[in-house]
Amino acid sequence: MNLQQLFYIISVAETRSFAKAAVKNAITQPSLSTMVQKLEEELGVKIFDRSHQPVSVTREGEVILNRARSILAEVERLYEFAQELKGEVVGEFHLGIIPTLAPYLLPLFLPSWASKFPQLRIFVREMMVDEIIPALKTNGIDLALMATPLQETQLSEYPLFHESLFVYTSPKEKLPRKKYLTPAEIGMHRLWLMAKGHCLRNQAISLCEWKQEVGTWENLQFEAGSIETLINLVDRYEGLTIIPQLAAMNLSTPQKRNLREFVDPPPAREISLVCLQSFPRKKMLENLRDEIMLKLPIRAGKKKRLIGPF
Amino acid sequence: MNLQQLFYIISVAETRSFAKAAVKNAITQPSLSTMVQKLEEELGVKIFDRSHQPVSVTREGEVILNRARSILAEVERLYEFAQELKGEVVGEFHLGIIPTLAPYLLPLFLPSWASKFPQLRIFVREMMVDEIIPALKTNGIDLALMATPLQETQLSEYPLFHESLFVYTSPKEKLPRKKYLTPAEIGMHRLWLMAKGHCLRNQAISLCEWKQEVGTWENLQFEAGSIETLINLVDRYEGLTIIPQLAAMNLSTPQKRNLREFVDPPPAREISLVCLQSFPRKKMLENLRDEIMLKLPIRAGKKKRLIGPF
DNA sequence: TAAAAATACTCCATAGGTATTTTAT
DNA sequence: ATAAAATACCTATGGAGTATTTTTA
Repeated sequence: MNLQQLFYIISVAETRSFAKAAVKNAITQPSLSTMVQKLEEELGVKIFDRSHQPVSVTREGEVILNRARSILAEVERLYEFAQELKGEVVGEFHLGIIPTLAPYLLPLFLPSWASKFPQLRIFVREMMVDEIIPALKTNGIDLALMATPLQETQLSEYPLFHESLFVYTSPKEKLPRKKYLTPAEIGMHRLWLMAKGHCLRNQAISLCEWKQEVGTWENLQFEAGSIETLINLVDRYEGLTIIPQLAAMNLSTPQKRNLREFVDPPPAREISLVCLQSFPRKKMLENLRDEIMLKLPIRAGKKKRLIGPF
Repeated sequence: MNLQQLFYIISVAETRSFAKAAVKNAITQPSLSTMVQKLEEELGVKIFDRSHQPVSVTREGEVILNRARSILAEVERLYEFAQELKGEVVGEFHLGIIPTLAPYLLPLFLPSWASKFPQLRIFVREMMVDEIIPALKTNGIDLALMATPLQETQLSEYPLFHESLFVYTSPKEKLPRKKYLTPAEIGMHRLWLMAKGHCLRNQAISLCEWKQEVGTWENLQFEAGSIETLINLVDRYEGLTIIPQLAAMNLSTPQKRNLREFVDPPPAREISLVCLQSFPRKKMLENLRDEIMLKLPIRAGKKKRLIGPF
């Protein structure tokens, strides 16, 4: 078996024609036919049914083709990594990011970072924690931006910053007039939450955990898909919500008046770059980390009380 | 690039010697040296440091070698699948099974099934749900025996049987004398549970869900790692526990007197074979399913109330 | 100086080409 | 009748061998 043979069978399966596949691979039809036959003979499996036009893939052939595609994808990655090791960044790069971070963090670093690697096709996807972890493990994505620590032995975390959490409240809401609030002081008010699966939801719940004991769960209602939604809900229907620092910094000036801080040390979540321990594009990772740190408007400041990630 | 080159660099990395690697691959040292050089030249990456004895792998080489190993593993799988398609079952087969099923189900089918495929190296591992799902997705295991349905789009489920749940109680425990019990009737007694992560734990909790409302959570104590432990706890310290049908059938005759049934329709959990949708060894799967069905002492009988899987 | 890897060259196996026949619509 | 795949045969690239030199310890 050799790699060409695998390319050939995939082309034949795609074009359903030996002649067209031959053109695609820049060889002649008889050469391609014999190569495919040799592979079928070696494996003892008929990959194609030639008894009808156009040729079709047999049931067994489908299995072989799946393996072949997987092998060639790995080969492609090997070439990409080799180029990357030489400093030429090429191929594809898949980044996962949690939805409560994406709209505020991505615009800061993504354009300038992407322009550094014009040869690299960058894919960014908003994903929730439960999607990110399996995607990392199956190489569905290369890297993730999310709340940590995860306690996943297969994954490596590269902490970037600690993002404080703030209360965003409707002006109609009657909160104590002092600057700093305790979690207890917000517990009696309607709390708007992100939908299930968003780590910010659990971080907010954890922050007000005492409520479970008091049994006032019934005032946790509605589930938002984005922080924008949370803010709009508060603006329109009163109540309050918990938003992270980057979202808070993104508010309009009038909206910023609705922000209230927690007591010292402020609660915060740790945001990290996460990848498989065996992730080979380490230079890329360092480059991305540097880029984010450079553009980030949050400096490592005073001590914070870390919660989460959930 | 070709597959031989990948074999060669792996041998060199293993033996830390071009000469020894050449012997291992049944070619001459100069041939192997030139092949490795050609690969390094094509990739533009120095894989080995020859300036010291013995030769060592460079930092970049490690990345390439990891990809190479992964590619060759895939190639190995392609050959195995090809042989399997011809009916010759070879290679490795990894089966995951939940711990509350393993001790009762495995002895029924495993020896007879394994003896059918003397060429196949079979690995069985007890795993909890949270380990099984990522392992299936990353091809860490081929197949899993577990409670279903999972609502995982990437996975296919092949239901085998519905396993009823029973109450196992200490004779000292004062339960109503009638044959069939309702969940409510067991709620006032001490309930022994499996440790967190075992789906049987959640199935038992779900079965007695009303308890959460009444707030008698405090009588859920201790966490067992196996059903054997649960039974021993009940035998020695009173209280009761929920055990599945196969475990119940495995009890000694005096212990069977401690079994109590739930009211009709009896609660049950669905047990299935689970694999990736793209799993190619479908014949193997069917063979295993047939083997289990043949040896299983549970027949598809009257209607049951399915719970779980969690 | 002895062991190991690199270089120079030679050979032949096989991937691929050309001409033609066979098969399917 | 015609398009497509298979067969037969030929060519030439490159994988592997032999002899020798260079390098490392």
